[in-house]
Formats: sequence, structure tokens, C-alpha cells
Amino acid sequence: MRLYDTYTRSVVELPAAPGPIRMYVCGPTVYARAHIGNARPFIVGMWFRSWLRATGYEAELVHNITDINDKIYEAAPGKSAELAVRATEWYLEDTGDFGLGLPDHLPKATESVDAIVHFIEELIASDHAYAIEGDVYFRVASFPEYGRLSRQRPDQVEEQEPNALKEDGRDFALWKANKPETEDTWWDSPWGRGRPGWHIECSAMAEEIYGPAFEIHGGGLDLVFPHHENEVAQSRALGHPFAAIWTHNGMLRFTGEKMSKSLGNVTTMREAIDEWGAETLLVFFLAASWRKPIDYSDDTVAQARARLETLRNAFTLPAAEHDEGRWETFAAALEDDFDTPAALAVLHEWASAGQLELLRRGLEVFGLGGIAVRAEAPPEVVELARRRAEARSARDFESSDRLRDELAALGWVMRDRADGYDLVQEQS
RNA sequence: GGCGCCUUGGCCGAGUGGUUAGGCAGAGGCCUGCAAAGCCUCGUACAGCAGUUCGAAUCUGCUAGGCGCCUCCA
Repeated sequence: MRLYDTYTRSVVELPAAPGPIRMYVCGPTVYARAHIGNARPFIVGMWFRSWLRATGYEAELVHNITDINDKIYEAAPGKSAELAVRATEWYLEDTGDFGLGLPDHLPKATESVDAIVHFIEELIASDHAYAIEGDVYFRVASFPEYGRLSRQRPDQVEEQEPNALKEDGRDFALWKANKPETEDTWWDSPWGRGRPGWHIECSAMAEEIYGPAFEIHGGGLDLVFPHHENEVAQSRALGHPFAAIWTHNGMLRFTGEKMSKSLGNVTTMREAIDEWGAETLLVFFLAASWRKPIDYSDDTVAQARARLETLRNAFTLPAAEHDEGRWETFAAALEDDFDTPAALAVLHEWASAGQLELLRRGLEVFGLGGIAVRAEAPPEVVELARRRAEARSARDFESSDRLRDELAALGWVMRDRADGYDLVQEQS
């Protein structure tokens, strides 16, 4: 299995099965309903895990919940903890609707403060961080490799979060002293009441679960700098190898621009799922390479929906003799940097060729196995269909067409065959 | 300004040196009482310019356009 690695900007080979392959994929900051772009790292991560397991790997996925953050304090003054809990539930509900299961671990920053504090203490002890007036900052100058992940020269890195307390404008906060007027949650620490900075939680949680080294760290392309750059710095400053491979998914775009809450051009996951259904959205994501941007528009999602129906219809057609040898083309596409558009093309070829067993198995990798299962028609539908079949064989086409309309009104389509008919539920 | 990515037929989107991607939409046909579903046929595309090469969508350079990060961001 080969994957593109941001750190080396090249396609690298994964350790051979059974691995293990331990993945950490950055999750959401929980202050609002997540948008459909936020679904991409989750979906891609769950697909990776699914494929790795299907090919004999021991794969694990950590997906963190950032429930301590300025955005949360801003969005719910005085009630930030309640908002974080509610928004976490939304996120789990929305991502759960994709039918891909749960990550193996869903650590929360609020439940990892001990590990975070311990991590910061180690950084201070090794002179990679310093405490001042209740804040703690990472000393960027102490880590010569700073900037390597995002390909920036350390001396060109600009000031992060301007602040007069810092030794160096590039330094970033590991711990922030509590600001009682705006921050209604805090934790005690050796530096006083406060709360963790954003970047440290991922280093601490990843290492708390996996130890100092693991295989894959993923997230959106917009996290490369500063978030992931700071994570590597924190961990490697302590001599920990941290992630071996970095995977960054492309951004979802809306009318040509990145969909993001700060631009306000978002469709929430909830809205997207309600409008199109989870299966269509999965096909939508499948149709583009995980590293490339995708435009979210009615037109592109409608194309995905049409493809989904084509694949679904395959299961109403006669099956050909199973040909296990054809699995290889599908596998090869995914082994090659997880090329899902190429794999999707193979699914269509199987659909046309009547390789229904392969098609079902291939769909299952992506959480789409459900489309292989046809809905059972309720008794009144079965009865209408029987009557229409009768009318048809009596060549009473007027009644036949009327009954067909009645079925359509109930959401069912009759597909006549030479030797009978199929009853298929209309997909909306 | 710094770093990086992208540009394929009406649309989405693989491919990365030489033989069909695949899909959506559209046209014609087959099938059907008519449909639906399916099947068959039809596009001969690779931003532009220059170069390397026997040969380039695929490599190199330049130009144009677009996007991302450099501040919170999946």
C-alpha cells in the first residue's frame, strides 16, 4: 500500500501487513454544527481503516474532539462547556449517519488535561518551552527542524498570535492563563489556572494512546501550518518520532472557494445528509481523489446521486459467473495512494458485467454495502403490483398504467421483465 | 511578498512517454403495449507557447488562469 506523505512530498510505502497501522486524524472543534467539508477527513480516515483491515492489517484510528478553544468561549459565553457537549453530540450523530462506524478512540481535550500538563512539563524541563505570567510557550528557536513539514524556512515564519510576553514572535502557546472575563472553564496547573493551547492537545492525546511513535497522522490540508507543524515540533523536540507519514486531504470548495465557517459559505453535514442522503455523499467523495479539492454544488452531488442509482440498479440485474480474479484491479487502485475514482470506475465495470458479489464487497469497503440490499415491498404495494401484472397480461393497459401510477404515488417502481417484474423502491 | 498545489471532451474525473479509463448529461438504436431499468453505438479531450524525444496529455522552461497555507480553519 502506497500513500502520499506531506512530510516528504512523495508517495511512500506502508509497513507490510499486518502492520499495525495506527492513525490519528484531527477532528473538529466543537462549537457549531460541523459542515460537510469537515466530513472529509473523517470519511477518508474511516475508509483507510476499512481498506487496511480488509487487506489484513491491524488498523486503528484516533479522532480527537477539540472541546477547549476560543471559538467555543466566543460562541457560548458563560456556557461553553454545555455547547461543547452538545456540539460533540451533533458531530457524532452527523458522522454516524454515514454508516462507517466509530473511530477506535475519540479523545477529548477536556479529558486529557493531565497528559497535556505532563507533556508541557517535559518541554519546559528540556528547555523547549518556558512559562511566563501563567502562560507557557514553545520555544521555536530551540527546534532547528521547525518548518520542515510545511516547507517554510524557520527565519521566514511570521509571528503567531502576537503577544508581548513571548521571547520570539514565532513561539506559540502551550498553556494559556485563564481570562476570567471571557473564559468560563479552566484547569489547575503548575503555572496556575488556565487551559491548553490548541496544538499541544494532539501531541499529548496521540502519544497518550499510541506512545511516542505511530504510523499515520491525517487531517485537512489547511492544518499543515501551523497546527501540524507545531505538533511535530512539540513531539520531536522531546525526541519522539511521532507520526511516520502525514496525510492531508484536499479542501471541499463551494463556488470555487474553500468551504469554511469563517467565510460563511457552509452547508452543514446535517443539511447535506438531509438533502442528499449519506450514500450519495459517500459516492460524491469517492468520485474525487482524497488529496484534491472538490467542488460541492448541486450539479456535482447530483452526478454522484445518479452514479449511486446506477450501482444500486445493478443488483436488480442477473448476476454473471463470479470471477474472483477481477478483484485485483480494484485492489490495485486503492493500493496506489487510495485512488478512489479509479476504484469507483472498477465498481461500475463490475456493475455492467454482473459481478455482483465483487460489487457488493467493493461497496462494503466504503460503507455502501446497504445498496446491495433491496427493500421489501409492503403488502399493499405487492398487491397493487400483482393486480397490474394481471391487467397487463390481460392486455388491459389502461388499468395497468393506472396501477403503475398508484405504485409511483407510494414510491415504488415496477420494472417489467420478460419473465415477470421487479419492484423497486424509488430513491428520492 | 514567502511556501505549495492545480488546469483533461458539455460536466465530474482517472491516467503520468507509445494500445479503451469510468461516470453524469446528450443523440441514435435494441428491448417494452407504453414506460422504467438495462444493453449497443456516437465524443477522438488533455490551458497556451517553446523545448527534450523516433514519439508527450504524460518530461523541461516560460506564459495565462485558478486554488490553498503563511491569522482561527477539516
